[in-house]
Amino acid sequence: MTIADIAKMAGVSPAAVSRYLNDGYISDEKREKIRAVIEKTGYVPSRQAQQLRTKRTKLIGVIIPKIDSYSISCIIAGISEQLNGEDYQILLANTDNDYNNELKFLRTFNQDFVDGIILIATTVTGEHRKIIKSLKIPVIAIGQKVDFISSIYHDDYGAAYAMTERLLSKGYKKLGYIGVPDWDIAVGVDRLRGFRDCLEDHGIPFEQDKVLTGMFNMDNGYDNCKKLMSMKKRPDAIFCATDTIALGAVHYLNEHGIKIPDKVAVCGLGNGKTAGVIDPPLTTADYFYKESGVEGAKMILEKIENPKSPVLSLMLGFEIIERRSI
Amino acid sequence: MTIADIAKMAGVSPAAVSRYLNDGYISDEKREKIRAVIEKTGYVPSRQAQQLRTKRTKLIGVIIPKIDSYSISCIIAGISEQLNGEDYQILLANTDNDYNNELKFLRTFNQDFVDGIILIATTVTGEHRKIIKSLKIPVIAIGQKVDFISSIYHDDYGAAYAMTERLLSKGYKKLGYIGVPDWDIAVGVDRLRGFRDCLEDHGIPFEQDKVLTGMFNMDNGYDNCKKLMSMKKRPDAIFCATDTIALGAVHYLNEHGIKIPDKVAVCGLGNGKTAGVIDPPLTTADYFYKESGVEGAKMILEKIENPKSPVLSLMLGFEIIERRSI
DNA sequence: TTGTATGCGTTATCAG
DNA sequence: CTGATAACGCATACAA
Repeated sequence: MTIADIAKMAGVSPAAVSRYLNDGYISDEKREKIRAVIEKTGYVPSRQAQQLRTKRTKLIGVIIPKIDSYSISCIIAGISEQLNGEDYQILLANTDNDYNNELKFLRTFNQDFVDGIILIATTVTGEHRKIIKSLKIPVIAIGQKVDFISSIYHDDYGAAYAMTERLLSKGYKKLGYIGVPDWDIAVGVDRLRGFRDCLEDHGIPFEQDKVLTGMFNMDNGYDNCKKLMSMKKRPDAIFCATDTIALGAVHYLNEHGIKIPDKVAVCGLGNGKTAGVIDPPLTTADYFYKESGVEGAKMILEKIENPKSPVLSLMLGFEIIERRSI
Repeated sequence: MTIADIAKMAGVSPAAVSRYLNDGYISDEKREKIRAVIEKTGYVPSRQAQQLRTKRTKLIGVIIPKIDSYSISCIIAGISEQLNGEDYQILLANTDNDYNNELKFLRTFNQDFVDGIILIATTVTGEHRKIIKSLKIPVIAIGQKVDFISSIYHDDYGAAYAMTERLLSKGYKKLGYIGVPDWDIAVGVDRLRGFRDCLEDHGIPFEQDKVLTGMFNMDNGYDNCKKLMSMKKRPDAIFCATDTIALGAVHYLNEHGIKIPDKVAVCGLGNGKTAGVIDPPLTTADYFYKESGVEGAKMILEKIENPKSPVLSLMLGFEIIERRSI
């Protein structure tokens, strides 16, 4: 079933059918004839032929490090929600945390494969930069501020600052910190900076020896919480840079009968699914991951419409979710 | 840069270049010339033109009810892992739990859009059946046994049976059950059946009044656990049909100081991410979600290669993960 | 407003 | 083994 068949059946030219499908530069009489035939036959234009002509695929490539992550699946939910309404589809590329896959997909997607790319990367290197610069389609990043392309990121500094302030306002004075190394800008650097700045702004000395770091996992929280608890001057609250780390800390404290928040308060950042279901429910901050997906979709669509639009950096806010752990 | 340009530069015909790219029915001499030119220019064939000719898109449509679900993201991880090695891409369609979207995508994907569809549906209705039957591309289902197309599903009956047996072997005698309604075959019917059959096989009377149902959420677990605990003949173990339900039950028990597993044991099914991090860690069963994705990808690829291949039903096994909640 | 003719970049056919 | 050439299904410039 092609456009020509429809034209024949409706007694018009193929061009008329094409116009009916697109601009609509057509008389009412023919419009109605064509409509009837299309309805009867259930005809649908061939995407490939359209693509070959128009050079548009109506596809957005989404490159992710892994799919089974709470924040990432929320972002994708946002992207798909926005794109569903715009007649675009998601082409998903899972790099499985392999840096080379990321570069590979970036290259693969270039050749008239997708109209634009949303990159959810952990780190953007010089190599990324080189490849992205060479692409003919727009690319945007989510989850990290990038200087040479538009990006959407979260207010890590602000959230950490606000959370620290919340802790102080509840009367906690001796704060411990469990974070990650500073090669991770967003979590390792910005969140710690927010924590420290807030302390200093409130005239509370920042104690470097109460700042412990480890990986992005529960063991980090568990082990470093143990260390913190064995110090002569125990902290009365523990600020964890991520919910996962906080989970580990809570686990340690529960296991050792150290009452939360009576003996020591705990908080995380990120509002993971688990945060609300543990005992006690964890105080954390929501980063609006889904919204960042929605905005990312809008952003790439805008870039496709208008390739010359300027580089944007959109910082999303946060919301402190206070539960019973502080 | 088209195939014609390459042909000109290499001093051969476009057909020769095409053959070089495909069958390879070509002399060594020309092969080398073409190779050199392609390497120099970095030429890559146009996917759209290829698709228009070959009627193949090298795309697999994956229809899911929602993305931010643990089991579903694991399945997708499996699919993408398998497809990455096969030069196929994933076209993701998120129905957001909207039944009509599911039917819409099923239809949309038909027109030379994708080469095959993997459907991760919650329920397959007569309407699904009608549409799927009318499609010209293969469709398989994951997560549910379907009779008219190939499908991959989990051993819900067996897992429930085995878990119940485990409970009995640990000495628990008065088992309560919190599940979901029977419109859900896998969870609502099969798991309950496994539970009941096991009891009967061990000569333990099945008490209908200790079987409570509700939705797929924590509230169900919380509320029904409360009911169970207020019965005159309290159960000494609670079998929850899903981990999420179990989370709610554990929450209630912890909140009311009812010691797990001393006073009452709790178990779930599904091995969600949260299961291992709560206190006490939850005993559950792993369903090998990722593997079902891998197998699903293999299955749809096989169907594409060989459309006449018979309808298959693959049931994946399970593994009981015993933790401290029983 | 309408129709005709052309080309998008490939692959497949077929005669050499 | 090779090279013209005809589709594939559509959108658009142009002439009417």
